[in-house]
Amino acid sequence: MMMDGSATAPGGTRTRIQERNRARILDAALVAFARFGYRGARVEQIAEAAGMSKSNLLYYFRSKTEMYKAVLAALLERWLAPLRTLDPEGDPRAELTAYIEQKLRFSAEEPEASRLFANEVMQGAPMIRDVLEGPLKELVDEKTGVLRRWAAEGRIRDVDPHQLIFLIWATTQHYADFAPQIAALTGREVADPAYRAEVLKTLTALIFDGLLPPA
Amino acid sequence: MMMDGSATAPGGTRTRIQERNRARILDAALVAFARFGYRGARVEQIAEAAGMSKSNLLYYFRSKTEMYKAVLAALLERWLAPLRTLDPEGDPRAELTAYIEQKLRFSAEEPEASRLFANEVMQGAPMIRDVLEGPLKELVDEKTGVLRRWAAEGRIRDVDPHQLIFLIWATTQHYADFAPQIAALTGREVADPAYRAEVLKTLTALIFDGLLPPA
DNA sequence: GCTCGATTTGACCATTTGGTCAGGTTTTCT
DNA sequence: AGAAAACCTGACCAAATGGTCAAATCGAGC
Repeated sequence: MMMDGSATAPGGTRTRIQERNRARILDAALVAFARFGYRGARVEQIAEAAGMSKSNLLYYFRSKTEMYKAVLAALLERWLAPLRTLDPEGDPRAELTAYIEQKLRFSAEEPEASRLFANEVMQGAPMIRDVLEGPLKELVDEKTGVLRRWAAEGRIRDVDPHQLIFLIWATTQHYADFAPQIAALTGREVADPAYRAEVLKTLTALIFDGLLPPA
Repeated sequence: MMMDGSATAPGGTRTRIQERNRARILDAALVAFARFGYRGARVEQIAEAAGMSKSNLLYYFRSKTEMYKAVLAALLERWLAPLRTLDPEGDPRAELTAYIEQKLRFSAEEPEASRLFANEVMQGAPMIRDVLEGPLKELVDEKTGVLRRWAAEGRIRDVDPHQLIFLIWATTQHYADFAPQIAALTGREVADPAYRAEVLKTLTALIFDGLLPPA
């Protein structure tokens, strides 16, 4: 099979070996980038974690940057998928609860992905700014529209929909990004499904019913 | 005056020049560490930002690690100071609003400090684990006690106090850590006091009154 | 079992990085 | 003024890092 010298087949075709090794690399790279950031991650270390030599890794990805971009691209879709499922026709409370639950599960099951995303944005989102300003903004604009409609129909209170979304993002992400702090303070782990269920319950209670006692 | 060879006087005494240069270094280091993490930050770059040679910087801080620890130590107190002000005798709504406002202001005025703290915790809090498990835990235990008492007295609903605190931390910190994303999606800046006021209002409305319309 | 491209390796390289050191300059104290 | 200590610099170093390359090895189709 003709290859262009790199393992990134432009034709789209990909060997079984390539499939396997690229996946291994992306997994290892995600962990490393999430932990140390782009600059702090070491190529050799990623190679070792992926079970291959540095040279071989660089056969699959021409450079550290290319690898980083690939990791981010693979991550982005998973990160914003949950928001897509927010159904304008559904019940606000049920829809938002389902959304929060998805985000919480993502934080628990892919904490590295969550952290890497945070890391990238914290650095000014140099690699994904166009995604934030393009596809993400469009999606968010659409969903804030839904929230506004719900408010207009009197089904939820009239709060700034952006901020409601940010609150959900912030809190759910917090359980991935600040896991060590949460563990130190509560002794609980987000990885524990029981804890996650408690969090979901408390979170939805707070968001929907508020903190003040019923009048 | 006797010095021990390093600029870190163990006796505690410190020259005017030392005062000034250490401050410059810590400022520059905070920005660098916040942006690139410990590993990613470059000593030479910090020195340049602080307006001195790398050699001179290393005259004030023996190593990158020592510098990092100093930055963290200076940061920690400011980070958790607001929680101390939560007054058990006060009105829950007023107290929590004041607390949220302080955290929000911190995010806006010292976004680098906020990001560095996030970065450190995301990496497993290798340098400040003892602080999290010691002083921070004690403080949080005390304040969760206050929240529990308020709940017992029927002044607020009975929600897990830890999670209430996490929600406040997460949302307020979000405005510093994810500033680029917020700017991309809303066009607003947390640095803008007007926006901050809006955020505070929406946030407290959500937390206290909830999202559901009054029955 | 041969062939040719895909895969893998190890030696190698230029650059960067954290850190040292000997010596020079400035400040401070008497 | 002058000595001692504080402050600063530039040259230098060893280790680490991202990346290259020629050559060896593997594997699927004939």
